[in-house]
Amino acid sequence: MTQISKVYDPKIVESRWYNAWLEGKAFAGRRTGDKDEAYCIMIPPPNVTGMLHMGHILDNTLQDIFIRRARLEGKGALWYPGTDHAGIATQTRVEQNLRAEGKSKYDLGREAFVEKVWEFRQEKGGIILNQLRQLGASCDWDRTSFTLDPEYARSVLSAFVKLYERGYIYRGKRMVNWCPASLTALSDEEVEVRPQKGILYKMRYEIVERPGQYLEISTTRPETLMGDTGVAVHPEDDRYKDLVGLHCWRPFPRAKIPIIADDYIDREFGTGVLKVTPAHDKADFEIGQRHGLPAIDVFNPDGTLNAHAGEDFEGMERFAARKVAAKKLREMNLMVEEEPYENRVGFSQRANVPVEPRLSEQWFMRYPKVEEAKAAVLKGFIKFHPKRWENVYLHWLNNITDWCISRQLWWGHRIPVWYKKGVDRNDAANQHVSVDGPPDPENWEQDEDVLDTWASSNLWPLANFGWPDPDEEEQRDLDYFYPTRVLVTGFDIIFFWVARMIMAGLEMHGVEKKTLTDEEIQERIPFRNVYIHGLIRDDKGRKMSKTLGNSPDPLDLIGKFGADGLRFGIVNIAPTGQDILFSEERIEFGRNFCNKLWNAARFRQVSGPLSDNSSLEAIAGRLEREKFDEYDHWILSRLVATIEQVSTFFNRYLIERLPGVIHEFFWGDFCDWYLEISKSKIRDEQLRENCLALQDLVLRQVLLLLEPICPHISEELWKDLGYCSNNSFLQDTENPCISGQSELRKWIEVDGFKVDDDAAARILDLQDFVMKARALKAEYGVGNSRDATFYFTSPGTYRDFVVSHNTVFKTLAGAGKLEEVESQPKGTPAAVTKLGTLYLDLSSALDIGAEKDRLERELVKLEKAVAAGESKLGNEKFINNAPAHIVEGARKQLAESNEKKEKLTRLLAELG
RNA sequence: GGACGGCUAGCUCAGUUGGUUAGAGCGCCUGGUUUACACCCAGGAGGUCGCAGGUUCGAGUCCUGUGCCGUCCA
Repeated sequence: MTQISKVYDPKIVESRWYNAWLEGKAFAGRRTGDKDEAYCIMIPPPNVTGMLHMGHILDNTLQDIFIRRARLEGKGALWYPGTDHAGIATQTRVEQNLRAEGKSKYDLGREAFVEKVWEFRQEKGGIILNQLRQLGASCDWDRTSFTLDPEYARSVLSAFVKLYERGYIYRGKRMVNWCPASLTALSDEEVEVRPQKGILYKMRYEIVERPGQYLEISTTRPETLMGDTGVAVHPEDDRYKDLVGLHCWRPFPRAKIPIIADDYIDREFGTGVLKVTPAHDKADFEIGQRHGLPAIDVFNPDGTLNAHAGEDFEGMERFAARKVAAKKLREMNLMVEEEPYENRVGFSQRANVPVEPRLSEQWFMRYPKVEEAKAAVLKGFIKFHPKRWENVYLHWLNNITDWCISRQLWWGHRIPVWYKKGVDRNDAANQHVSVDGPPDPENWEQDEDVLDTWASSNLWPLANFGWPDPDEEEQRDLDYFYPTRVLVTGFDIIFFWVARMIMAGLEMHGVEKKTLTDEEIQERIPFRNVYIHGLIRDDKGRKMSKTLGNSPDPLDLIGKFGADGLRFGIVNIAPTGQDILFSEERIEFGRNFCNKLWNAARFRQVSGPLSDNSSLEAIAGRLEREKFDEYDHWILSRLVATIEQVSTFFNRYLIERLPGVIHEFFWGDFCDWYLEISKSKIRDEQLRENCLALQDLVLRQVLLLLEPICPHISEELWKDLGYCSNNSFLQDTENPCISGQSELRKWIEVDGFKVDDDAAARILDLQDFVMKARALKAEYGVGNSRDATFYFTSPGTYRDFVVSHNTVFKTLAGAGKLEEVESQPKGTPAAVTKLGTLYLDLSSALDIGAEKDRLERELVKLEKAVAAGESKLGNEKFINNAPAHIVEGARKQLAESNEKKEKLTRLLAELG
């Protein structure tokens, strides 16, 4: 066995074990047992050319915890990795690179450009997956998938064709969100509405039929007035009733436009008159449709104005045009008022520019199986953790509108629709829709657009298992692993991805059906649980961003704290509630814990030679149960309770609670108390072996509980402390005994032996006794002495207990002597405890004033407790209504407090 | 405007079906090269649980109202 070093150095340990796991195929997905044992997680595929950020760290640490725990439990575990082609993001980056060379994608042409993106992907792609390896992610890398892999792409196109044939996909000219920077349509979900400071302009249009009379109109967007084809008022607005049916003059380009009445108009807003620009506003478009107004598009795709806007504006950028339009109105004396105004403007999430509502020809999808998707959650077939996110999901489903799925990009899945050359594309008779294209391609041209990336990633759980044409092996995987067990992701993509995946699964998995039974829903859903975690922000609650520079490089953090330290730390600060405030200091918790674990193992190593640790049976066989004392019972009782808690937290998806509960037991109970006590036991021939066997048992179980969170250090110590047999990995342990406390009890509680769970109460008394002694020492400046002399009086029932724990007391309190006395020795400060009164021997004289102060402070606390107890017990209703054990507890508490109070009072009296 | 979440120690958060004197980590103060660990040990200070009512023998916990902060949706 190797000598364990003084400070844990994760660097060597982590890379060594990760490579060993890869070599040993430890992460290979496995089908074991029946379908109930299947535990599959599909990774939310990161952008293929993305870099690891803190969000990935959290998301993937959580997945790794789930999957490693599943392996320990012997489940058929598979964590399926892969990446997403990320249409806009990737294309934009390649275009930027080209621009740096003074070129555009049009210079290259479509084919060469796509080639270029593939090159970029070859070069940058997969970096993020390598970074995940440094985190310790136990994905089955041999299966790594990419949404543009040929097989995956076929799945995507097949889904399109099926949905088209089933009538869910159609082509139409509609208002869409247009991104003038990326030059593509976006879905509603990709638009982020932000408050924006602007100006509310009040301008006036002259009424054609009544020269000299004007209609005042409010607008925030004068640059679109060239596209106005009407002016609308509310039909019941008395101010304007008589004008409906007349016309007014659009100032430039000068034209007569009708004044119409429409219910949509908000009479309270501005002047109650709306300029109607059907080509540039969703609501205006609908009004235009109702009243037969033409739509004049005055913008170019890139957000500059076109010829329809008139010579003065042609080629001008939209926000410059706004200023010029306003200026023109002023010059024409048509501007009435300009006031600051905050309105809400849609921004393109990706390109960070305001989107332009724009009329264009696009492909849309009516969502399939919406009712079933709701039912899947309402009936509990899919559970969100925490549950409250179900509201967000259901609310979105209750309000969905059709999805614009075409994107004017070149990087992605090209829409599998061909149009007969030279004829009307919109006539379905001239369209060919198939995965492989028409048999006579020379007569057809393929649709230029590609699909929204989410329209391909929504098939992730199906396509990765070869849907719709799985080979034999894929079919077995599909049958076994689908539906997957849990999806781990952030709340920000509940509708982008989670909801769409559910609907895709319901529609696509299995034969075509109009409606589904509950049984069918349960078979078709892509996952059974959705674990939602928060977003990582900086310590001030700001979003992490490159521009703010508040986003640490995860690899630096791994270097600083170790992958295990980072994992333990980040999970610990990730409340399932909302956002996570990140700071490096909070990760130190994890690093420190790993170091503590390391040193506890080191202590075990120097305490005595390792005996047979190779199996649970061997360790249990080494226990000398007849020698068990309070601490042995207590630490085992605490151990099984901790196992139970960990198990409960896993079952309830409360992952963030795991580090805390393991920390509390391991550091607070085992290291601070049990190991300290061991220091006296291991010097005793009679007690050493049993004590070491218990240490071995506890360490073994702690490593098993911890492994999902901190796999590397666990594996290292597993080996160093001799728990592994036949060179197997920790994950392959027989009898891990982690699923609940009863499992482990079976090994300990043999031949009539029982762990005494009541020992805990006695240990708490003893701990209080020790801590009072330490406090006395600290108070009197001898806190660091290891051989202080204490006296005690304990006339009651606890006397023998104290006497029998003399050695332990000395070890824990740092005392050389603990002697029983009849009464308080002169000049000794005292502390009252349940077990008895302690006196600290001071060779010098006692500072009476200080001692009085201290005792009085203590007395005040006790008086409060006594008063509370008395009033409670004096209340007849309490006695009658409260459960017996509560009343009994209160009685005991009061008696104890009274006794201590009396003793303190006496001590104070003696001080004079 | 609608929905959800939060408000507990200086900071970040726990706090089970209401039940004994409200906890942890970090930070702060005091003292420590105690043969596992200074990434450590011991001790200490620090809280009218956002506010106001109510239910109850008993409320951080349940109910009603309300304030502030945040997020999503319109």
